[in-house]
Amino acid sequence: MPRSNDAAAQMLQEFADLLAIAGGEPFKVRAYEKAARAVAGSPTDIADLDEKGLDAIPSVGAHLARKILEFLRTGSVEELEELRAQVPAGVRSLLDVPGLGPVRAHQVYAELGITSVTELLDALHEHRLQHLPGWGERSEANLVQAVHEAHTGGARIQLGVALGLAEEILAGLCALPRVRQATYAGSLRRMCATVGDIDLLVASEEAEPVMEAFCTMALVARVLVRGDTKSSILTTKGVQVDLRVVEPHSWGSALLYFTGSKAHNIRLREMAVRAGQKLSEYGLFDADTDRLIAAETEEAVYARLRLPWIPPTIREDSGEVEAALLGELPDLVELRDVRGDLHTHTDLTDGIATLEVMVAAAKARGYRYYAVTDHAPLLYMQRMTTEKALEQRLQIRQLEDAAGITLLHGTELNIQPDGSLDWDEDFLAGFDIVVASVHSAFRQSRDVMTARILRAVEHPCVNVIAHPTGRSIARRAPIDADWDEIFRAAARTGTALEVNSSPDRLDLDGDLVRRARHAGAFLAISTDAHAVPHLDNMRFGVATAQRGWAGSADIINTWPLGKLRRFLAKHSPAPDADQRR
DNA sequence: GCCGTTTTCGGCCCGACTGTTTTCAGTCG
Repeated sequence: MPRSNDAAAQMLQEFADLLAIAGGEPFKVRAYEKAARAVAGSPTDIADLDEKGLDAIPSVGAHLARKILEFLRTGSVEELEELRAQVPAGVRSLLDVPGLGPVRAHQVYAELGITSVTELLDALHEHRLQHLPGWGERSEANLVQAVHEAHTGGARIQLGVALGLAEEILAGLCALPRVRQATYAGSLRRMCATVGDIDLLVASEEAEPVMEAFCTMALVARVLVRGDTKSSILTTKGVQVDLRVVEPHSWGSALLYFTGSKAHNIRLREMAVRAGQKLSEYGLFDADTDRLIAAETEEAVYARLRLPWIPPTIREDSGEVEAALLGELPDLVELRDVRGDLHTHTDLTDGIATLEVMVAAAKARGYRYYAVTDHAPLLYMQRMTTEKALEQRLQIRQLEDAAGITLLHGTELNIQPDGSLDWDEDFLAGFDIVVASVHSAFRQSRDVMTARILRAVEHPCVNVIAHPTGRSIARRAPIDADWDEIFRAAARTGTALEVNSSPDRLDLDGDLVRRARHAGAFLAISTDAHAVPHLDNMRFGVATAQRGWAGSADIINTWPLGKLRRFLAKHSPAPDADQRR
């Protein structure tokens, strides 16, 4: 069951879509969309709010507060039902076809009675659309292709995959003459868990050769758009890559613009308008005289908007502009703050590298401490035993002096369907750190799952709940649990929640990180490395924690060893709880 | 529908590209 915020946000988005199709006032449509984002991004659970509390959410006014309340109380909204009667659900699904917006979705419905993507395809094959006003052969052919591609490809790309591809293409573009700067922007720079397409930005006085090189790369399957300053290609693996080329002097405003998010940009432009200015990818201008005010760097543009530079990972219009105006931007955790990895494996269980190799790799990354947390006996396939665990502990103690890094002997317990764990309390007390996680029975009911995880959180020896929701970005949905209750229990008991850095997981995600912090819980950013290269995923975990506005004070593995050890001893209350933002 | 250190009414982000048009509408980001 989704959180009330998500359900309400979906309701508002459906409202916006249907209003747009029905030909509603565009600004009204935008107001619903804006409110949907605001509700989804609010750290407060709206189920606990009254009308006044809802009205206090930015972009939610009295009208929408009442609609949200109606929705929360009755599960539906009368006015939305009327719209649904007016616009069949299938017509809304037409909006998923790239290139088909609300106006044309309504047009094909009103003129030809089309109410599904299937019917749209039939009509396209019978060439019934090209006779409508504003349509022609080209637009019909493009739509056929768009429907086809939306059905076959269209899946979002994992962050790790996207970053690899972006860096590969950028390496080629950087090698071109007269390319001054080149980088990735968009959701990739904001380090979203998945990205829909890859946005690249190049600064050069001469766009044409860059466009030519980009559109003729070996990995190009098809050129989607080819313009003077903007082109889009589809790679052979079905990934869309957009490139913009700008003059070097507008690098900052272009980077700001192409990084987004769209909602963040809109906020900045609104501020510019109120100050008698105009902001675009070409710069910040005086609205009356068109005089250029700032463009060269992001910092300069933000500064002239009277804002400090805002880190890309929090540019989501979820409160960062307000915080910036108040001088209250969070001091986000950085990769360099991380002093150790607290969840890793060796070949004693399912890792592929030896203890010595993993420890040497950790040392090489400059870590001060490093936890080895191989699986425990209840994950039967890993064949762990009490004897093996004790032998590993001995090995770690012997290795520690020569390794020149503090080694923590830990384990990753299996949270059983009833919430019980491997080993008894006496034995668990012998570990330096205990992480626990769900590896099976993912589909329990919300209540059973919540009780199961709470039991682990409240266990006196459990220090970290690893990959809490169990999601696998490409393959498995997150488990259903009352996260806010779990976060409150974690805060109370001094149990940390993991931000798993694997690009397959990124678990907790940014939204849950924010809610966990809101509840006063601490976090651990770990890689769950099963091999040496996985240790480098830490940057994805850090970015995900940033997306949840986490600072190093929130992250236990940025702390000095002594403070970390006191936390792991699990004495309540949690240390420094009152010193955090 | 939302919002206000010009405003409780009248604004509401900006530009590129495409395809259909001869000056623009629709879509996208």
